[in-house]
Amino acid sequence: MTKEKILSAAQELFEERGFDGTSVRDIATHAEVNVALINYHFGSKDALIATLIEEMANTSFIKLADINKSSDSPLQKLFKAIDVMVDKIVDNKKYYQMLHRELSTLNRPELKEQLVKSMKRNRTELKSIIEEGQYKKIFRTDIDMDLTVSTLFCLLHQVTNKAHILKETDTKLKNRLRLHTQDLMSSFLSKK
Amino acid sequence: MTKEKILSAAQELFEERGFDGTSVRDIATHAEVNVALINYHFGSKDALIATLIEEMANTSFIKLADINKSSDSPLQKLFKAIDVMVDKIVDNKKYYQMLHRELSTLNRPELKEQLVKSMKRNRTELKSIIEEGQYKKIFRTDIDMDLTVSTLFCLLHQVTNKAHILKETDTKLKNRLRLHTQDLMSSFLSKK
Amino acid sequence: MTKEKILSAAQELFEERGFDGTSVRDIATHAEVNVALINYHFGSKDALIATLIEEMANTSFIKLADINKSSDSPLQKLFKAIDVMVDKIVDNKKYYQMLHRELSTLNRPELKEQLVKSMKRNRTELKSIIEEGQYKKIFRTDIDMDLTVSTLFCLLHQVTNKAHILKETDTKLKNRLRLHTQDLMSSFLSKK
Amino acid sequence: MTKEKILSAAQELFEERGFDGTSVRDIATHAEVNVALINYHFGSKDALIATLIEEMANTSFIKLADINKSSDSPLQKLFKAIDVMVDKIVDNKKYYQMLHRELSTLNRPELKEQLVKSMKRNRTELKSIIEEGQYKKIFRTDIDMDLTVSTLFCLLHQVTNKAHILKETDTKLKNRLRLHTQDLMSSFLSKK
DNA sequence: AATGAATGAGAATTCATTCAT
DNA sequence: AATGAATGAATTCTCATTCAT
Repeated sequence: MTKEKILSAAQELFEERGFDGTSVRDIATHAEVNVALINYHFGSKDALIATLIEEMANTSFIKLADINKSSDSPLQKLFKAIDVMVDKIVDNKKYYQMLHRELSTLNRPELKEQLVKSMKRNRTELKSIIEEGQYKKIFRTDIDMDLTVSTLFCLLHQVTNKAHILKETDTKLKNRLRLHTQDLMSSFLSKK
Repeated sequence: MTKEKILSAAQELFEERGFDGTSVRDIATHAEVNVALINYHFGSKDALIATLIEEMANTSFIKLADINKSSDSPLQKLFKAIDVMVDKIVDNKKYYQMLHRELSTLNRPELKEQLVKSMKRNRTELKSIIEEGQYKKIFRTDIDMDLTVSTLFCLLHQVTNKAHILKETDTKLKNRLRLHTQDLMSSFLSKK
Repeated sequence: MTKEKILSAAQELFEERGFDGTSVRDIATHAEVNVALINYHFGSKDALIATLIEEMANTSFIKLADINKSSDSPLQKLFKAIDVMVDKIVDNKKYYQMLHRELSTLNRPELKEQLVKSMKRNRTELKSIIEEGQYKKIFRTDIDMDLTVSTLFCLLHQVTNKAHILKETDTKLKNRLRLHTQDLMSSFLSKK
Repeated sequence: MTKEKILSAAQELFEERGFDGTSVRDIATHAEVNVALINYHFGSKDALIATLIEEMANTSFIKLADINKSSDSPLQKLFKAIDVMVDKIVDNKKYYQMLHRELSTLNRPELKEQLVKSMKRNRTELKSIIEEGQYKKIFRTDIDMDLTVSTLFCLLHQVTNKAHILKETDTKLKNRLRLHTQDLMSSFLSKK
């Protein structure tokens, strides 16, 4: 109960002000809880952050593996993957925003590893979808695979940083993002 | 003399540890200068940062206006713009990395404005290149202009964050990035 | 049952880290017991310490009264007293070490009183042995009685602090200490 | 100036309450100085303690080497050494008291080393005086050298712990201690 | 222009203790 | 008898800034 109160207060503040910008005192005040309780429950600020990341990673994890296993065509798979990712990212805008903020920070390297690892799985899935398309002669093979995958991700994640884009409703935003991304990727990958 | 020593020490440390991760004392020590001098010369830490950003923005400013004025075809202009941007960004990796790090930070909002404003000019130039292509019936018109321009920028800037990519030599990196970006943009914008 | 578990855990830790160096939590963890139980059973940390001291004082109490009552010569009594004290002290090295550590500490004055009182009895016994020797014209009378008794005690207690001495086996240690002390005291007290 | 104020306030409090019993705040208050200044000047509480110990060790260091080099007889040397030590210890009662207190503490092991090392030199000097006496057939050789030297030291240092003894005037105390110690040692070491 | 000293606010953490159950 | 949660005071230390010279 209290742990959850602390966690949600922490999340809110972290999203708003970042890890370093949020003091344990702030969290305690926000959660209407004694400062010492945070260390009692989580051991340290860093441990609290780790717990939070862990928990959020679980609830907002993007499942691309299932899509990859289906019998759809590579392009269909690619589109579905984009669908799923757009949904997740827009629905958890603030989380992803925070995630990026902290990734670009130089502090807490062990946390970064944790995050990078969880993102690597999705890179692998996407790569294998594209490779399947290349193998089936549907997609071009003369591309820079690494940059292509990166492009897709940074394309989707860009929304978390653009203030003006974020003002739209989620539904509109999802639509725009989905259409643009699918359009861009299929234009690029399809053989002419 | 001293101001410059402070500025260059500050830049080095900021690039390495971020604004918040660098204390005024760190800078003073690094510049072999008294702590109080920093506030004496710049007024405050924030003011020092602003000065630094201002200065660096000038040296690493990307000039797209000239390209736009030339008599090249829109596609040629787009390619040249990408050329120029790739060069600038790879040559000033660390600056752009820092810039992104601090942009995603929620602190120092007045600084963000300053940065966003300086980037907006380039957005406008790029947009007008694309619009010229659309007007001349060379580029598709059924695109999401905003997201397209954003895509281009985030695509180029992504290199500043990818550790594995940064290990390559600058020349190779520039080549890969240039080719991929030009390929991607022309595939997307060209009419089929 | 639980009280005993707590007490023995406390003793172990106190001997190892001192009263102030041991937190109630440490004790609880060590005794595999809830933190609150310690205060529940003993009232406070200080009360726990007092209980512990009381208990240990009983088991490691040096009985000199019996020796004094015997019909031995004063020198024999003195030697026997030294025998007994050496045994007790070496057998309870850690306790006496702790005792000294805490005696030299300025905290917990009421505890000090308790300790000093329990040691005073032995001082009195020893003093009366020496006085008997003086009365019987066996021991010198031109001595500083107070310092003499103190010397004897600090001499015996010194072993608890000397790391290099403590490395020997208890049997050897006892022998050395006994011989040296008896030699020293008889040299000093005997008339020439 | 301020550094000295801090140091003397620290010394006073440390002597009174021990290292752990004295907080940086206490020192600051006592020295009528800002808390941060202590860390500014000394880096940390531990560093302050080290500085203090260093400084006091220098001013209250007992010089036995000179005595040893003189042409006096071993017994004269021994007596002079006792003279010097009694003076130093009684004049710096509180310092030596603190020193012992902290030595018996288990904390700050690196500090203990520093202290033990500085005391070892005196042990060596004393030992060599006694050995000279043995070599010149003046002193007994059938003694436990280690315990003998220890005895001498603990004998002198005992005054720092005995409350009732400490109430006398320094002059009287010195006299008693000197006489007793010289008497005891010469009784013990002299051949019969 | 430059310095060393000083400031006060705020950081995370630890502690003995108490509360409600 | 026993527990886990909660408390509030205290701990050391770091920070950007300012003062007097």
